[in-house]
Amino acid sequence: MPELPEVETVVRTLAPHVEGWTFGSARLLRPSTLLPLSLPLATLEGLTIKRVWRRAKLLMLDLSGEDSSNQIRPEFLIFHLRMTGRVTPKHGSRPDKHTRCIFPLSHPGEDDKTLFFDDIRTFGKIFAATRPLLEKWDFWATLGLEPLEMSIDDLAGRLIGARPIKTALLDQKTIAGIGNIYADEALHLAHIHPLKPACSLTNKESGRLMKAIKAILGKAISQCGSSIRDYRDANGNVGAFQNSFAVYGRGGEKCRKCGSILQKIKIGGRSTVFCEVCQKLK
DNA sequence: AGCGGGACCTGTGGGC
DNA sequence: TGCCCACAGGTCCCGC
Repeated sequence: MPELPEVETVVRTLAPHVEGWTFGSARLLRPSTLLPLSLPLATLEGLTIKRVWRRAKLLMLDLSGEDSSNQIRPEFLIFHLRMTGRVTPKHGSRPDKHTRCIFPLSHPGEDDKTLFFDDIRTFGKIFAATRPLLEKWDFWATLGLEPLEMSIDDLAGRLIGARPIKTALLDQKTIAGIGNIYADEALHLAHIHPLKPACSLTNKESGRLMKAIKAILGKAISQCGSSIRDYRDANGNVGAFQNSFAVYGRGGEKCRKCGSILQKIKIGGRSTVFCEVCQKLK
């Protein structure tokens, strides 16, 4: 599910509901949802959510609070939604069969609410971390370029190796935030064949690719992401960008640009759809 | 180094 | 209707 535009949409829809709110006693219904390196969720109690933001596909909550005890307290609560994770604030709801974690929240002068982490396929992860813990784990260094902020030189400098360009785009250590949908869409918009070796892109092609990535991600964000099946924002709403796909999920259909039949192949185990006329391998 | 395959999971849709 | 298989927005790990 969520790639960069979906996580960005979750950030925007979640922030107004939880910023300034304070954690009560969290309940972890599925222990493996919490990363082994994470602090226990009990350490969240009494901490306040200062800011909701995003790095790559990670949903980040900055925390703050008085440290009256000697207990080590997390400075971040991090969610990776993977394929089917959902974060939803609700009033007075009960967990359902897919609820993996429950975070009670309070705020002076307001009715209590609960932040639910639901995840059908259970691939999603939660991580409560201190700054030193993240550094020790090399957390920031292993994350690739932020696509909306990269320059042509940033991107070109990362396109090394003979691996297919599609594989490079999906490698989160290279560029962080692009997934299977937006990789295919960006390559089609940039007129680049997904199997073209990453290192073989000309400067012109790298430039086109950078612009295409930003254009596709920006448009998807403006349409609140793509909902193929499970994705919902923090208000439970679907995105709209799935109605604008040029190639993703359209194998065997006609290219909207040139009318030829779109090809569907596997690259790195992932379904890949492209137009062999618009995206020449050469 | 880089690839394919399998693992982790549940749910859905198509073919028969 | 029902069974079986393929496949799904992500990532990690293994062996070749």
